[in-house]
Amino acid sequence: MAPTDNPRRHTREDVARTALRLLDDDGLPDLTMRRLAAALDVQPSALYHHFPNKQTLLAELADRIVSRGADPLPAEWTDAVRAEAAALRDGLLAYRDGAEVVTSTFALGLGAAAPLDRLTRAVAAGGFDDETARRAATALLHFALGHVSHEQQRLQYDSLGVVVDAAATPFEEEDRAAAFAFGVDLLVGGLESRDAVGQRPPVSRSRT
Amino acid sequence: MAPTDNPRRHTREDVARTALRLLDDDGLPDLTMRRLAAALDVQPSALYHHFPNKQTLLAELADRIVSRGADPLPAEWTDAVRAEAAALRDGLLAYRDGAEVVTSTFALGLGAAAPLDRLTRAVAAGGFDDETARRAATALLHFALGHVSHEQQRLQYDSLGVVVDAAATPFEEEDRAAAFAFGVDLLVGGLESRDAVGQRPPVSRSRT
DNA sequence: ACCTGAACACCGTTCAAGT
DNA sequence: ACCTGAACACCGTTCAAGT
Repeated sequence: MAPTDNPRRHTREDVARTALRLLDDDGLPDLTMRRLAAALDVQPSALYHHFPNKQTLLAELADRIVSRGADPLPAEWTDAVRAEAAALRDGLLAYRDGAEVVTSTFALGLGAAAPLDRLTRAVAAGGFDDETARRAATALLHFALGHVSHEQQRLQYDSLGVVVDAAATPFEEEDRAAAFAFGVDLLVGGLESRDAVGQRPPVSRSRT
Repeated sequence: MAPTDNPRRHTREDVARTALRLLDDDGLPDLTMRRLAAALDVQPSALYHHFPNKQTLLAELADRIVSRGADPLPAEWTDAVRAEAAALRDGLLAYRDGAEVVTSTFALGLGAAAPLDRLTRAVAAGGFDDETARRAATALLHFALGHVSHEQQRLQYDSLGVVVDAAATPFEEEDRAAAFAFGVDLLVGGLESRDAVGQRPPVSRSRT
């Protein structure tokens, strides 16, 4: 009979948590406002008391999906970038259709702000100017979202038994992880050679 | 009174062409089977005589969107890769929500096969083995799809007057093109340094 | 503050039947 | 071969009203 025991009357947190569970169990196409309401034992219109619309709900899910960065962060900046990229991939893969959820809210400045910040910091530790670091981080983020979206779509088709032109892409987790790492290595390698070509890394430590 | 003059009775080609026009005029969310049918002055069910479902129709659109490669193709392989990447971006940008349409069918092995082939050939001309060329091309494709998806989503939000956390991304075409080229340059640079580290380019000319 | 009940304006897809 | 007409099983969102 504690006040928290009340079975009806949900909070925004409940709604987000249940939505995340539904997403992971059934996938994004089946995450409808009506099904979510049913899972909470509530009328669909009740959801609009917690979120103004579905897009805002998805943005909240995106924030949660990418909330975790690399920990611990390697000392060497190239390893740090690789670790942040891998952590981003892990986060996206941790929920079904995670990459698509994040992509769908990325352009609003929501959802992907946290990983963009982390990647930018990791690159900046290599001594690049802010502009270069931000652009490289954006490239890494675009690659990661493109790659994992592809992975998850493929996983979905495979699970549905849809016949796919299999020659194009690897299907074992090991191969997929290697293909992802290959792309990240190219981007990091490009940064390193850029460094070698022109830029002299200043010791960037201007903040507390 | 020529036989081609018949105003009803459509062909698969008509349907695809009208769908592409609707896509470009109104965007992917408004490209519904019912609106497409109305644009063709036909019942929705008539569309299923030409395409088994909406997904197959979108795959056909994706193929058309990315059908054009770079022409002429520069002699130097790094320039060829950059040209193919830029041509891919141009193709995706040529239709509203083009990147999303291509992404949505990519995992089926449809839609993105042509640009993947072209990018693979351009990279292979640098003397890399087939596996490396295919992986690099895949990374370029993932980056391009991620980047242009982001661009087009942002364009859509801007046109709808949605307030966006603007600090994150550039909004002028010049800046967007430069950000895209920066990412491509990183990937190409990574390939070049990889070449320098280990690989000796064999003259690959084993086919007619 | 949180929810119900009812409605509005839509979707993709199927299927028997027509020509 | 190509299409109609009608239906099925859904969507997101709004809004007056209840507690």
